[in-house]
Amino acid sequence: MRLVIARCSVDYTGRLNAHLPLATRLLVHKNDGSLLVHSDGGSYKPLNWMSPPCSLTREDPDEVDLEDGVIERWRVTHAKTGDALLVRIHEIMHDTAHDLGVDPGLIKDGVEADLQRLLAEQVSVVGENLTLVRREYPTAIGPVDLLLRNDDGPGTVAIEVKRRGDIDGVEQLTRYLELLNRDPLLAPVTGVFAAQEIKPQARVLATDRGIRCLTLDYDEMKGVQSGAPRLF
Amino acid sequence: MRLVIARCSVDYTGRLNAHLPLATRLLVHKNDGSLLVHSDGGSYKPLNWMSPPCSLTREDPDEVDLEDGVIERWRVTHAKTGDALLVRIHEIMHDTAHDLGVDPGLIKDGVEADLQRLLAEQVSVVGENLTLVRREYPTAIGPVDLLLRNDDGPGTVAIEVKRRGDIDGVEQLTRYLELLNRDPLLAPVTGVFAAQEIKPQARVLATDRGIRCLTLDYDEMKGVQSGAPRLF
DNA sequence: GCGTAGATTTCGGAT
DNA sequence: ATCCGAAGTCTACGC
Repeated sequence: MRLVIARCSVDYTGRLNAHLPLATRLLVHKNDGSLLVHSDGGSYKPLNWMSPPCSLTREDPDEVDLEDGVIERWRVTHAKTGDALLVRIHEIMHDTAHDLGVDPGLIKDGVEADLQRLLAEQVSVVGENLTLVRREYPTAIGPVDLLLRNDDGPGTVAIEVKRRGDIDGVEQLTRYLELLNRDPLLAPVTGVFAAQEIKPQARVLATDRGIRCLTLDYDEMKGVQSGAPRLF
Repeated sequence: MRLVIARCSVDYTGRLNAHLPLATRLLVHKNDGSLLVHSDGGSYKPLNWMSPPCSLTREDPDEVDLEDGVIERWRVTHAKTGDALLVRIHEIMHDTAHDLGVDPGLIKDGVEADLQRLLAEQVSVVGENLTLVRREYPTAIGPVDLLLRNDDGPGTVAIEVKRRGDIDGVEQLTRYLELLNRDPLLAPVTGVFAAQEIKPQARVLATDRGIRCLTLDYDEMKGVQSGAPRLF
């Protein structure tokens, strides 16, 4: 990894065109050839960048660049897509290289897959007298997150699990319900939209379509699952 | 901006929990308090991070940490959400600070707004004898990108413009069409799904619903708009 | 390898 | 301030 602090301007041509006027920025040139251009603010997203696989070539400035005070140009190109990033460097304040080695990577807990797993283990959260048929129940238009069977009679419950529930999730569940209700072995199929947080518009649309909304408490569900009841 | 290359482990607690085992990484501490943890690969997204507003506090390691070889801890917290990032530093290979100043920011060209503007100026691309009613035509469920009027008789055309057209865009347009067709002053309203690239599944769904798909060539439309015909 | 769904999405505009 | 949609989204997973 090479770290450069430089006064530079940047031009990107690819899926769109973008330009960064002359300013002092951090250039991170990673081992895989990728380049990040960061300012001293904003969030984790760089101002501009090139994703791997790509390659960086150092160029001499042309006459126009020389008049502008450019001392060096970096051209970073993605061979396949034709995307190109051109960095015109006017001054280098810092330039160091470091060997970082391979990273073991991130371990996550609490994403949608975890919510789905916990809810599958605790179907009583959805309602009484329900039994899990299966997770990721396959249909022609994609898998239904959870399918439950009514113990007391005919009928099935299809659940769409989201971390954040918005209108798209309701649309998705609606498509599943329409399809599943054509199956006489499953019908009548009712829908439950389960999420840690449900947007108002999504709630309105779901209710309008007879879909029940269920807000999930991940920490509580995780506590139950771990076998550590709150009484102790 | 402070740049640190360090052997460290990282734990994040917030919207989810995440852990990074001990390895050598780049730590970027920006002027706004935010912290990025980068490896020497991957893409522009850091392995872990904390977004502003947040603040970094240096802590002394506890006894367990000392046994593990931790020389220093950084705790980065987001006061409002309670998100917290804890970096356990075992060794610092590099540590420099730099004054970058404020960045003038990125100038973009070729995003959805540009497509929409160009199509509004070139409605003949959609079909003959059509006139623009307005861009961002307001409805109760959100604005329709473009609304056109049929010059030869009754009827309206509603257009959804996307850079990349996938199934969500078709759903969105379908909702608009359903609503607009209830208005006797507009009905019958037909739909056009216009995008630089239309995914096969989206095309199938649109066609099934009687929505016409239109692939847009941004460069060509830009050329026409600039008044520089290709003959010269 | 392609395509789709999720993301600690981030970012910008409009209400 | 909040909500909502776009993004050069990136990334993991299923086919």
